[in-house]
Formats: sequence, C-alpha cells, structure tokens
Amino acid sequence: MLEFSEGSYIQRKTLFVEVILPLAISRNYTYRVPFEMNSLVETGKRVVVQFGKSKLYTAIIASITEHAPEKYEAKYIIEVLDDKPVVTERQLKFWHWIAEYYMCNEGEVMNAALPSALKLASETKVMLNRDYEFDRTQLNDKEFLITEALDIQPELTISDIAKLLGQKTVMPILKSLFEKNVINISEEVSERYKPRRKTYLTLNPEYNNPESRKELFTILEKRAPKQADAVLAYMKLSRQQKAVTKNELVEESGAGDSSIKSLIEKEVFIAEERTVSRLGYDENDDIANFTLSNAQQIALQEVQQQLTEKDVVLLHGVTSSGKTQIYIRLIEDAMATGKQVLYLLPEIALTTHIIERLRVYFGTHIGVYHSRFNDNERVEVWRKVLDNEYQVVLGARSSVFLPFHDLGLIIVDEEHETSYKQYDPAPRYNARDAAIYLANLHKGKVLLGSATPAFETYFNARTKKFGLVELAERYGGVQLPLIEVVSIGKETKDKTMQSHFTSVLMLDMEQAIANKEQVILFQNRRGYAPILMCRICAYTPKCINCDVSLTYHKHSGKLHCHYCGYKEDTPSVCPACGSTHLEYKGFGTEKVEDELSMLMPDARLARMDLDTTRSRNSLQTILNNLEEKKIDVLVGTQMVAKGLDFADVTVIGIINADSLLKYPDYRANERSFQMLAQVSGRAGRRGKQGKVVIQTYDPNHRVIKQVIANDYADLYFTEMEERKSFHYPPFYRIINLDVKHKNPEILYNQAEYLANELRKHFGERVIGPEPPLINRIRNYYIKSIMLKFERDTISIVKAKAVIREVITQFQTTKLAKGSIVQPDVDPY
DNA sequence: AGCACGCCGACT
DNA sequence: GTCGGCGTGCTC
Repeated sequence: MLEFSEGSYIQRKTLFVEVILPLAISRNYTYRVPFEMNSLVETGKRVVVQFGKSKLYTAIIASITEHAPEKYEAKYIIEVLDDKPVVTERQLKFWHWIAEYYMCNEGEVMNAALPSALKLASETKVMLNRDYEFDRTQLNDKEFLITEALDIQPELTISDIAKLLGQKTVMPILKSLFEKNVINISEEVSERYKPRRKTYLTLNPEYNNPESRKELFTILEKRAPKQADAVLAYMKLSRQQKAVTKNELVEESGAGDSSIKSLIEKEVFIAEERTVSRLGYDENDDIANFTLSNAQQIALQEVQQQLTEKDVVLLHGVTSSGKTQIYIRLIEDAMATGKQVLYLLPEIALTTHIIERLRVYFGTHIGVYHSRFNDNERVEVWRKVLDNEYQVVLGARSSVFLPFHDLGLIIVDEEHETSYKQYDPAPRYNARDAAIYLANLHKGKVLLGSATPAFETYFNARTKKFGLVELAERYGGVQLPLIEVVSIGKETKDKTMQSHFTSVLMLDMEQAIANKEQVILFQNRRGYAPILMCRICAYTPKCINCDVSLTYHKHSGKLHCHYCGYKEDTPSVCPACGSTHLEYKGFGTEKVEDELSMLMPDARLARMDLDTTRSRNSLQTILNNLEEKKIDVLVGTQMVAKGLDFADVTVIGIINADSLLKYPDYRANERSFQMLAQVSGRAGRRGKQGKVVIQTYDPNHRVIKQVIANDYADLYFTEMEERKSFHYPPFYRIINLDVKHKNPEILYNQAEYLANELRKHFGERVIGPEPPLINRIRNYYIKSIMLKFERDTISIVKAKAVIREVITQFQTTKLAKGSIVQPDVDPY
C-alpha cells in the first residue's frame, strides 16, 4: 500500500454493477468491476460483458453497489464503452415502467429503445460504409488492418475481428471507426426512405415584363401553338396558386409533356425538383407565415389554459381544422421556456415534406426519428438529443425512447392511430400511453390531437381526467363534406340499383369523374365473396383451423381464411351433398371493383387492400398513381381511411355501411363510428366541396346519425348508460394473453388449459379461448385469451401478479411444452 | 437470445 | 450401434 490519497482509496474498493442485457431474460445480472475501471463506471454507461460461455454483449449499467453477490462468483466487466452515460436515469426508470406495465423484460425494452449500433455484440456484423469516402492515412494500424480485411471480405463479425487483431477488446476500435463513418453496423438492411419528388415550374423572370412576354407569345403562336397554350395555362394557374407543378400544367393546358420539355429547354420555364409530402399539403398552404383563424385562436388559448391545470389535454378537431398550426404555436411556447418537445406522428404521416416545413420553421433544432432511418442516422439523432442539440424531435412510435433531458411537451398527433401500438416483438407498448408516463417523468405536458379520438381518450376527457378542447370548424373556409345517406332497400324496391351501387352514388361518381375529380369507395371486406354456400344443403366451407367461413378470391381462384392464411381449392360440387348449386354470398373489394369495371368501362379503377399491397412497393405505387391522377376510382378496405388526404378526392362512397355497423368486435359501435367518421373526413379539401354517400339498409341507424352530426358524446355516453353490460373499455380493464405455437391443434389445447388455470383465480372474467379463431404471424399460430375486469374490482398490479404466477406454473407444466405465452396489456 | 445437455426416431 | 431432431434449463 504505497499511496494513501483519496483517489487511490476509491480505486481499492470493489464495485459491482447490475446491468441490463439486451436479451429476453427475466433478471438483471451482476458483474464485478476491475479496480482500474472503478472511476469509469456510471449508471447509464454501456459496458461490454461476457454472458454465457462465449458471447459478448453490450449491456447498460442499471446500478452500482459495493455488495458482492453471495450465491455466485461475478464475472468481470470487459470494458466500459462510454465517457458519459448514453442512457439517462430517467430513461432507465421509463424502461422499468414499460417492462412492468407491458409485462416484459427490461432487456426487451432495451432492444426496442437503443439503436442497434449502440449495442454491438460478438455476432454483430460489420461492413465498410460505402456512402462515405474516408482517408485511410488518418487511421491507426489496427483500424487500417480492419478496413483492409473488409476490402477482401465485405462482412466480418466482431469475433472475426477479435481473432484478426489477436485481442479481446475490439469495441473501442470499432466505436471509433463507426464514429469516423468508416464502417456500418449491419442490421437487416432496411430500405432507405425515398422522398417523393415533384417538378415545379417557374416562368423565367426575363418574361416578367409585358413586352418580352408579348414577344414570346408571337413567336410561340406561330411556331408552336401548343407551347403558347402551356404558357397561358401557366399564367392562369400561377394567379390561382403560389407554385405550379409540371403535372398540373400538363393537365390544365392540354399540352403534351414534350411541349413543356422544350419550353424548359428554351429556358422559358425554370424547372426545379422538390420533395413533396404524401399528405394533402403542398406549396400552396403556407406554414411558415400563417395566422390562426378565430376558431384556432380560441382553441389555442383554451389548450394553453387547460394545460396549466391538466397534464393531458385532448384537442378534438375535425379533419382539416388546422391542428398543426396550433401545435406549432404550442411548440414555440415550450421552446421559449428552453424545454424539449416531442412531436409524435404515426409512421405513415411522417414525410419529408412535413419535416422540411417544420425545419423551415424551427431551423436546425429539429430532429427526426424514423423506422426507415438507417442506424447511423438513428445514432446521430440519439446523440444530438442527448447533447441537447435538438430541441424538437419529430418521430414515430419509437422516438419515445430517445434520451430527453427536459421534455416540456409531447404532442401525439392522430392519437387514435393503432400504429402507436407495437404488437409483434415485446415490448407491446402503446407510444401514446407511454408518452403520458414519459411526460410525467419530466413533469411535462401532453397534447393528444385527433379528429376521431379513441374511445378511451374521449372517455378520459369527458370524465375530466384529461382536458378537452373542441375545434369544430375547418380551416381556411374549407367546407365540411355533405353527407347523404341512401337506402339500399328503397333503391332495390325502386329497381334503381346497379349491382352494389345506388343511383345516387353512380351519379356522384360520374359527375366527379367528369370534373376530373377522384372517388374513393370503401368496402370493409377484401376478397370476392366472404361466403360460399350450397343452395341445396346450406353447406359452407370453413377453415380447418379457425372455424370461420372461407372467403372466395377470384384472383387466385381459391378459398382463403382471413385469420390464419389457410387456402384451399374452390370445390365445384358441394362436398357434403354433391350438388353443383354453389352460391357466393356477400361481396368484398374484389367484387366491387369487378362490377364497377363493367358499369364504368372507361373509368380507371384501382384496388387497395391487403391483397394488392402485400408486395414491397405496391402501396407506394397505388398512392403515386392516385396522386398523379392516374386513378379515377379507388376501391379499398380500412386502408383508404388511414392518414392520407388527396386534394382531388371529392366523393367518398361507403358501399355498405351495415357490414360496419355490425362490426364483429366487442367495441363495435365505437369502431364503426370511427371508421365511418375517418372515411368521411377524407372527402373534399382545398376549396372543393366533398361529398360522402353512405349506402345502407338501415338509414336510421344511430351510429350513422351520429356520424352526420360528428357527435361523439352522444354515441359514447348514451351507449354506456343504456348498455352497461356491453364490453366497453372504460368499464373494463382488459389483459390479453397470447399463446403461440407452430401446431394449431396443440395451440388450442394449451390455450384452453391456460384459460382454465386462469379461471381458477379469476372465474368468469376470463374470456376465451372461444370462438376458435387463430391468427397466424410468421410461422406461429397465435390465440388470445382475454381477461376482462370490471373497473375497480381488481387492481391491475394484483391481476398482473397473479397472471405472472400462473404463466410461470403454466410454462413448467408438461402440457405447456413448446408454447410461448406473451402477455399484452391493454391499460384501459 | 444463444448454447449445452438430454432424450427419442431413422440411418451408415 | 450413432446422428440429429427439438424440448428444457441456464447464463452473473
């Protein structure tokens, strides 16, 4: 003992760290800190540890103690990766809450939260960054050696590199190479996000004075009249709107693409490519310089006022009411106090355009976080949020995991969107709900925005748990769509129906197409016909796994199960009685498209449902075609109602509202109301009157009346008063347990067994596993068991404790062999 | 998540 | 007789 200074005393203490490993294991593990690293360890820093026989992982320090574990000998930490923590203590608390609330492991949360480049493991693959030219003379010997090796073999694992260098500690070298942008850390090579581009035209300023313009016209009219038309059309358009696109000009002038091309070559027009949003916005609505309408101003003040009293406020504003402008004012407020802001959007609404416009507004202080970003970009955003370089972050679901220091405000736009909920890998979190907890950790506020709030949100607002601000007026004089309810029954009697279309809808469609406007038809079923039935013995083919009737798909000529994906050939004779009188009952999008193509042979039709969007770019192609007006009528399922607005869609037809009104779901009325309201909201934007045609056998159905009145309160509250027995979430807390297995038969037995185990504790509050509907995800069949508790009859904590115990027993029972049970908590 | 260990079916 | 399938348990 040569030294007695305080510093050396600290070095002599034996420290242990509890770390979170990025694995689905139930506990945190304890490692021993070598003396020389005593001053380096800190909560939230990354460390490299060996776990199991040979694997190295990046783990996060969750806590530091001096107490040695008693039952085992702790392994040593191999290295400390960071100079300062990459995960804040608040985040660790947040992770802990997520793990607890959504019944998963902290390791799984870590996996979802950290970009993979921050969690290198021995099997991680490394490759050269091809997008970046680097100067190899800047590298040291070892770094140089690695790049050389990567020239020969494009992919190396970290253990390969350890062998190559003949040393165990390679992480710091890789870290530095990554930071110098020399290497990439591979993940599944995610498709890079391609922004959508549009060509904008401006007239060469040379022709701004009347004389030179006159001159231009005289030349053009003689030699190229089409080009003259194009210039005239440009003048007309530019008087109406701020920016003119090439496509708009082609359409307006009737001149061909080539005339415009030659005008660009002659430098009459100056062409410029710009990134464009897929939302209904374009250059013509100005976000940088806007004034709030009266209604918006009142709503803003009300939101500000309510945010002083409540932690969460719901802004319920009809489609096109200009909620974004209100958000921008609120973001400014929060920024003025020096706090950070998180602006959450569903993935589909995150486009470069909205980002660009907010960038114009907030400069370089705004960061964006996307699932389509590659890892380098994600790490960069992570670091910049950590270093407080970004004051505003615009992002999808996973951005709730960024290392914020001082969140003043979280905005959750389109709060009702189901894409905020992650289903497949744990953690099965809902970013909207997690955001509320996150804001709470920061003593910040949450604004939820929606035109069609989720039922639970509206319930919380009406029961004063959340604040509530209503904005019922569309912005900028945009009219709410006219809604016309048409009785299918009456038109059938009058013989004015043409296949599935009423005369009203036919007329509206024809008019819209004549005006070069577009139509969206909504039919809540895909396939051709949902039921095939024998006319003699009423036999219907059913799925062998799920016991639901099989849907006929004309495209494949087969019968499909929409739950598990099972397919079989269409029988030509009834398998039960041998008769040949087989009948298709009901109809889906395929049939609607089919019949419409016969009624309107000239209209350009397209279909958007799961079947037509399964392949990689097909959704994008459909959207592009719609935007470029290569489609007159789009037939689709729920997909057409999600997030996308097109300026020229003026007519929305709901082919059969009754299939929606009888939605086979325990939240039936809410779902049908939302669906109808969302679809309806898509009609008519930017100065065009929209129209919604609702075809139904039941024109007096209350839900339809409420959609017309945009009346949430009545729907929800009378419903609750009248039918307390209905399975509405605000009265119930629901926990879903998913049972997974590759074999549907075993799965069903196990689900049944688990349900019975749970019944021993919870009695009749366990629903399931009937009816035998089985979903298939990847190669597993999944069956849910729902636990439904009346509110206040059981604490969710207690329920979860019991469930955990049952699951643990279940997993050690012989019957449970091979099944994985994954709980999915619905917090309402 | 990996990985080893162990227990049953079809092969040189 | 073994090779290898997966089901099970453990990793600080």
